[in-house]
Amino acid sequence: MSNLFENISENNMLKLKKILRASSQRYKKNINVLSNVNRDDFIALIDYGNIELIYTDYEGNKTVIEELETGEVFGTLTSSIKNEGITCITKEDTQITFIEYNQITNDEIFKTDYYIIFIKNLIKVLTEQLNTRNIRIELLTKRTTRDKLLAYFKYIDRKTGNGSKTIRLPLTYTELASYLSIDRCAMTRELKNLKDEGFIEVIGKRIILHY
Amino acid sequence: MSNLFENISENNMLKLKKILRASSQRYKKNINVLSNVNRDDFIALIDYGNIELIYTDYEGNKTVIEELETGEVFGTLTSSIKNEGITCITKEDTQITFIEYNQITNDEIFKTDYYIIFIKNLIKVLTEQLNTRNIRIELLTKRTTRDKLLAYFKYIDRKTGNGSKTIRLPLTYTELASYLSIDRCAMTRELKNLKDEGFIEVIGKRIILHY
DNA sequence: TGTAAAGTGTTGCAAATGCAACACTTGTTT
DNA sequence: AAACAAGTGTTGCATTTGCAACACTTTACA
Repeated sequence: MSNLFENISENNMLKLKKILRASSQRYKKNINVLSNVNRDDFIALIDYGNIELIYTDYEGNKTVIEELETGEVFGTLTSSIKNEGITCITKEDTQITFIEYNQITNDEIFKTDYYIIFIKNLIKVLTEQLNTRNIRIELLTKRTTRDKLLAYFKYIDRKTGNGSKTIRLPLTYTELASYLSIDRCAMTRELKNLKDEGFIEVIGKRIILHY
Repeated sequence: MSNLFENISENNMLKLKKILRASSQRYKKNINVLSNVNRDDFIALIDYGNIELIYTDYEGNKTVIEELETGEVFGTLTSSIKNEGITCITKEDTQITFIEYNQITNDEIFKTDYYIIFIKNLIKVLTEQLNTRNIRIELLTKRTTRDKLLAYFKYIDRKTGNGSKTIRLPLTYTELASYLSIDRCAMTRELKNLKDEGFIEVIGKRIILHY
């Protein structure tokens, strides 16, 4: 995943943050990050740490929309954060830099020579976010639990791309079930079927693909 | 939906297209637009007409990923067009302007005074695309056909926002089933249940919401 | 205008899935 | 180290859902 300040020197980054009126905040674990953030359009960059975007529906059911790590970006541009029911919880001690969206095209910024790089980075970040969404949609539109799992494993294999046909799950099984929007128990059952039928081998979070 | 050239005069738009080396193509109905397009990163703007992005899996099942109309944008930045199995079919006579992604930050462009507007438009287009994806994900993660339908209707009501509680479906029922990734027959059945239980009234593509 | 294609409504049936309840393991916190 | 929280594996059962097959209506088009 690319970084909003990729290819910009530490020094220029600091200047840029100043021009953008960026503000950094530190949070302890399990804090609702957005509780006291104003809801104008903003971009938030995770300096270090780890957060979860969670959707809670009117019945109290929770769905993990996204998990984000150091260097990743979220905000009103990339998530439906403005919607009711969306909360953003730190999973460990985390520092986040907030940038107001309006500032991205403020006058002063066009005078800097690293602005072009910044804009390119921003576009890249946005398009990467789009890709992650497209992939999830492709998975969610699969008709069966089996197809979702097989397609997900293939996707992880492609992404890590060592061609070894052995993947390591980046999520817990509970999180995976949530990501694919299936019942965890039904998922475990189907994983067992896939094992029994020889499609996969499972060793903890390592999975060997035979298809 | 916003336009890539919003707030840019006709005249400046033509100049900009030249700088961006944009090329426009016309297509008859039912043409595979991407069959002879090179697959470098590009942005495609629908000048007029109507297209469908369709995913065909290895078993031949087709899913409509997206339907796009005049003024809307697609491309390698916003869709997984590079993936195998993605085709892009015109649904009527359509004209599309292609812009190579590399050109978006070419040197000449920064000298123009409408560049800032263009970049802002581009970012806006990308974030709008992100929102449509987020919404679809929110719908697809609903557990039941009923929840998907109710949430979808509510979303359409919010979007058209006349507060009248009467919506008009922008899709055929067949397309809606595909969009929500549910069996069309099962959907019809559930719609009937919703009618019988008084949640909705259905008159063709008009639906009155009672919830 | 007539014919084909696409969209719609219905239903029985089999299969997949969610739910609930439980035991057990692993990780975290004090 | 004890206590608690979170993650995992399993199973029976009721329900939902997809599938298949069909008739009928609407739309597209040659």
